[in-house]
Amino acid sequence: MKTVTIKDVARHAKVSISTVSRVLNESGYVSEQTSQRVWRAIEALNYKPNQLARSLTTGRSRTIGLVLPDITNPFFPAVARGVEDAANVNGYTVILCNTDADPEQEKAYVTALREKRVDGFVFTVSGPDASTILGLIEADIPVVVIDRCVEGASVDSVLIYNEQWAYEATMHLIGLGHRAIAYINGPDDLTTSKERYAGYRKALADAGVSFNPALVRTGDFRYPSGHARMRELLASGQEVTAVFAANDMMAIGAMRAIQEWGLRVPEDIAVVGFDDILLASLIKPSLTTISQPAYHMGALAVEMLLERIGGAQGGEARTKICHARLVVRESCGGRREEFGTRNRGVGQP
Amino acid sequence: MKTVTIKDVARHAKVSISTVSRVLNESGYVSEQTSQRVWRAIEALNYKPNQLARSLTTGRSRTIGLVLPDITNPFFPAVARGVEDAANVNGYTVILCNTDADPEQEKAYVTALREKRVDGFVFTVSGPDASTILGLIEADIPVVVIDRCVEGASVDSVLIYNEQWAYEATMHLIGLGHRAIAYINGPDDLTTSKERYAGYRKALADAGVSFNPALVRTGDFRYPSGHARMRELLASGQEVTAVFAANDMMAIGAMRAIQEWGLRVPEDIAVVGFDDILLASLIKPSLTTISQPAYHMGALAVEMLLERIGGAQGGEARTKICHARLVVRESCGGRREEFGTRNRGVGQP
DNA sequence: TACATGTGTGAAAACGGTTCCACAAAGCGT
DNA sequence: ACGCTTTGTGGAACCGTTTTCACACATGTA
Repeated sequence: MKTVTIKDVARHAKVSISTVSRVLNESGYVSEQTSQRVWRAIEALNYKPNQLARSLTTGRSRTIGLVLPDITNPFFPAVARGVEDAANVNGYTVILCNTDADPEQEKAYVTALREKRVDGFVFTVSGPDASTILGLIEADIPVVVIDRCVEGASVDSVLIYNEQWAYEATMHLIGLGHRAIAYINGPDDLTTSKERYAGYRKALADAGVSFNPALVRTGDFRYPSGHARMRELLASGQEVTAVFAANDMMAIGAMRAIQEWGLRVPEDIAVVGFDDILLASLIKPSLTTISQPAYHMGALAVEMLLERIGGAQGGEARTKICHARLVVRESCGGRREEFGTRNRGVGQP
Repeated sequence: MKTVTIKDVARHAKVSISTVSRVLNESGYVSEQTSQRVWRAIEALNYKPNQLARSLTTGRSRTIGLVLPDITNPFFPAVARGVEDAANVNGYTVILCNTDADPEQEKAYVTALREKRVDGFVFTVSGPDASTILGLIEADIPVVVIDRCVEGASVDSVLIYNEQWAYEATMHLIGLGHRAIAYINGPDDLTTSKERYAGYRKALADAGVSFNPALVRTGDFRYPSGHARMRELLASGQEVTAVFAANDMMAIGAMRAIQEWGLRVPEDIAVVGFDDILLASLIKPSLTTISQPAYHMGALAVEMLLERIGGAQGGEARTKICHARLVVRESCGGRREEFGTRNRGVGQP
C-alpha cells in the first residue's frame, strides 16, 4: 500500500529524480529514449505525482476557492457550474464553500482556504463588511467578486446593472397599468439590494407614480422571507396590484402567499422577479423576471481571476458588466384595465 | 509580500522551529512563558501555517472530495450542504465536483483529487461502471457512496429502500383508483432506476393491475427528459390516468407536458415524483412525492467516511438505510370517482 | 548519594516534489 | 586543433512543516 513516489519511478527507470521531473513537466532536455523509459516506468508503477509536494515548491496549488452565500438558491449552482467548467478547462480545481450568508462562516472559510494556499478566490460576499476582501487584497491574493460589489474596496468584479434592470422590471409593471407596486428587497446592506431598490424608486419617479414607503419590505433573498413579507403586505390592508421582488426565490414565495390568500396571479396581483432561475419558467404561472447570465458570469469571473493569477498584479481593478434582459412570462398578465378598484377590501380566505 | 513561515515566527520569538510547532499543535512540553512568547510572535507576524506543507509531512490533507452528477438538480445541493456542514464541524474542507453524469469527467476528477491527496471521497456514481470505485478501494482510499449503490463493489453506502418507496408511491396511485399508470424511469443502468422500476412493477402485480410495457419510458433524471417522455406518452394515444416519475425533476417536466397538452393535473392525470426537492412543494399543483432526507444523507455519509479515515480500514462494508416517506400533496387529487366506466370496472369505492 | 522520571528545548531527518548548478559529450564554425 | 554552443544527465539545495532523537535540568524516591 506504499504510495509510489518519484523516487520509485526514477529507480525503476534507472535515471535520476531530476530526469523524471523533467519528463513530467516537459522542462529541459531529455532524450527521446530516456523519456520513453520513464513513461514506461510511470505506467508500470501507476505513479501519480503528489500535488501537495508540487505546490509546496512551486508555490501554486492550481486551486481556486469559490465562496457563495447559499447554494440552495438555484442562481448559485448555475454560477458554480460556470466557475467549475472554466476552471477545469484551465487545469484548476474549485473548492466550493457555502457561507449561509454568515460573515463569520465567510471569514472562517477564507482563513481555511488561505491556509490551503489557494491561488485565488471567486467571491459573492454575504455582507457589507469589506474587511475580508481587503485582507485578501492586502495579501496580494487575487480575488474576483461576482454579483455583489464591495464598497470601500477596489477589486475586480463581474456585475450587472442592477439599478437599470430593476428599473426595467418596475417599468414593465407600470407599463401594464400598475400603480400600487410593492417591492420586496434583499438585505438592506447589500449593494445588490440598494441598487435594485434605487431602480424601483427611479422608475416610479420617472413615471410620476407616487412612492409609498409602506409598500416596501425587506427580506433575505430566500423563499420563506418572500412568503412572509407578502403576507404582511396583504394583511396590512394596503392596496397592492403588483409586486416586484429583488430575486426569484422571494418572488416565488410571494406568489405562493398571494395564492394562499385566495387571490390570483396575475389577475389580482402581478409578480416580477429577478435572476431567472430555472424554476421561474417551470412554476405556474411562470414568472416574469430579469434574466442574469449566471453561468457566464461564473466563467467570466474565472477568466479574470486567471489573468490576475498569471500576470500583472498591478493595474486597476477591472469591472465587467454582463448583459441581462427582461423575460416576460405569465405572472404579469396583460395590460391592466381597471386598476385601482379591483382589490378594495379583499379579506382573508 | 514575503509570506511568513514558521521560521520567521521562531526567529521573532527567539525559540527553535520545533518549539513553535509544538505550540501550534499542543504536542509535547512547552513552558507557559515560552508559549506566550510564541503566540505573541504569531499574532505580531500574522502567521498562518501552510497546510500544504503540513499535509505533506502528516500525509493527511483534511479535505474530502464530493463527486456529484448534477448540481443543478436541487436534490444534490441539499446533499452537498449536509456533507459540507458535517465536514466543517470536524475540521474538514470539501471539494465539490460536478461530473455532469459523465463517467469520463468522473474519472478525471477522481484522478485530480487523488493527486491532491484528499483523505476520502463521498460519491454519487454517474454510471454503472464500478472501476473508479474499485480503484479507490484497491488503493485503500476511504469512500462512501450515496444515493446509488455500485454493483460489484463492496463499499460503504448511504441509501434508501428505493424499491419499497417506489412501491408505496405506485400503491398510492392504485389506492386512488388509478389503473393506467405510466412510469418514467431514470437511466436504465443505475441501481436507483432499477430498484424504483422494480417497486413499480411489484405494486402493479400485488394489486392485480396488468403491466403495460408501453407505459414505461426512460429519461435521464432531468427536467427536459421528463417533459419529452410525457409528450411521447400522450401522443401515443395510450390511456394514461396517472404517471409516476423516478425523480421530481422529471415529474415536474411531465406535469408541464400534461398541462401544455391541455389536460389538468390532477383531474385528468395524477403525478407522483421522487426526492421531495424544495421545488416540489412550491409548484402549482404541488407535487406528491417520496421524501428523501438529502441533507441528512450527506451528513451521515461524512460521519461514516470519517470513521473510515480515522480508524479501522478493515471490516466489512457498511450500509446505512435512511428513512423516506410519502408526502401527499395536490398533484394526485382525491380518490378517483368514475373509474368504473373508464378503467374497465375494477374495484368499487 | 544515585537514579529514574518528568519537563523543556533544539538539531536534524523526513515528506515528495522542482530547480539551480555542474559536468560531460557531441556538433560546429574557424 | 581550439573554443562555443547545444544536448543530456545527475547531485543537491530548497519549499514549510512534523517528528524523532538527544540532551539538559529539576524533582522525587530509594
